Amino acid sequence: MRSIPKISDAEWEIMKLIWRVNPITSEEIIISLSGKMNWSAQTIKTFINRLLKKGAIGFEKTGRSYIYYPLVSEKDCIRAENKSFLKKVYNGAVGMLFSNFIEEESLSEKEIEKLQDLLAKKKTKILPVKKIER
Amino acid sequence: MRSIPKISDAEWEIMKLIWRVNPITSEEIIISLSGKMNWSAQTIKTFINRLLKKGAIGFEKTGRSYIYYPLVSEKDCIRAENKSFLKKVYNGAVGMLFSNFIEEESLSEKEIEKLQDLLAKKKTKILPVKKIER
DNA sequence: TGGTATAGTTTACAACTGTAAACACAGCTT
DNA sequence: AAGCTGTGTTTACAGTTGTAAACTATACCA
Repeated sequence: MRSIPKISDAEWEIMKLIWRVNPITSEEIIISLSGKMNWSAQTIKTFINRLLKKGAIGFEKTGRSYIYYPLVSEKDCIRAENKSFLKKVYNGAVGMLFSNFIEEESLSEKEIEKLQDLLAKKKTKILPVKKIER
Repeated sequence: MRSIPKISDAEWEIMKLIWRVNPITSEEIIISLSGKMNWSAQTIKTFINRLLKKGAIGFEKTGRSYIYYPLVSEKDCIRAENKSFLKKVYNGAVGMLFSNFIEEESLSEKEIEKLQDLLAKKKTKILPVKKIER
């Protein structure tokens, strides 16, 4: 249960890729991100190295090059990021966060329905139900 | 329509206060935040100064001290922060953001109902309604 | 087996951040 | 009027970040 290191914006881009596809070589990372992000190969190498130093990813030697894989889970990182964002911008008020995003962002009907579903489910869960032990 | 400057985490704390109560003196800011944030008065002064330099706040002289007020709106800053967070962590997928927060965060029944209401309203707005001109 | 391309490592460097000490200046007090 | 006191201003300093060049070592090709 390694504590999650601080991951910078640029590093997040690398991590998202590694979480999606791993293990992965630096070459693949560079190919995949240099265009999208407009980063030079060297720049990407730096980010990979920093993530290594931070303990966010690990690697295994494979002949000439390494293959990298995540050491921290996406779930945990997202959770941490959510938390600090919520605190920083909304003082922890989830309700405000939601209403803001609902207002600002465009959602398809389908998405809205899915959210309504999620909320309904959530509601039943917090309903003061008489607990049945077994 | 001043473009919003980049506001750091610590600076956000100052801004949130200034948005809530303004105009405000540095003394008030220091009193209000030094305890909560565990910052020395000097540290807070630095943040205030940086916000001035960034053009996020302005001031007016009042004898010995200044009174500060925001130059960028809370709404705009929150919007920008939302946007970059959504992009960085969720690749812009609002749906994912919502389901994550709904799962992770605890919401009161009342809050859930409010959200359901908001979603319902949002839905009617995107419903393909035959426009009635007048 | 020697040379070379290439993957990884080190170094660079300015801007931004958190954290704060040192300094300067203008009113208020005596 | 002179000094003190409390504001604002400058300077400091290490760590992080974005961006990348320079360097090094080694696996593979000829």
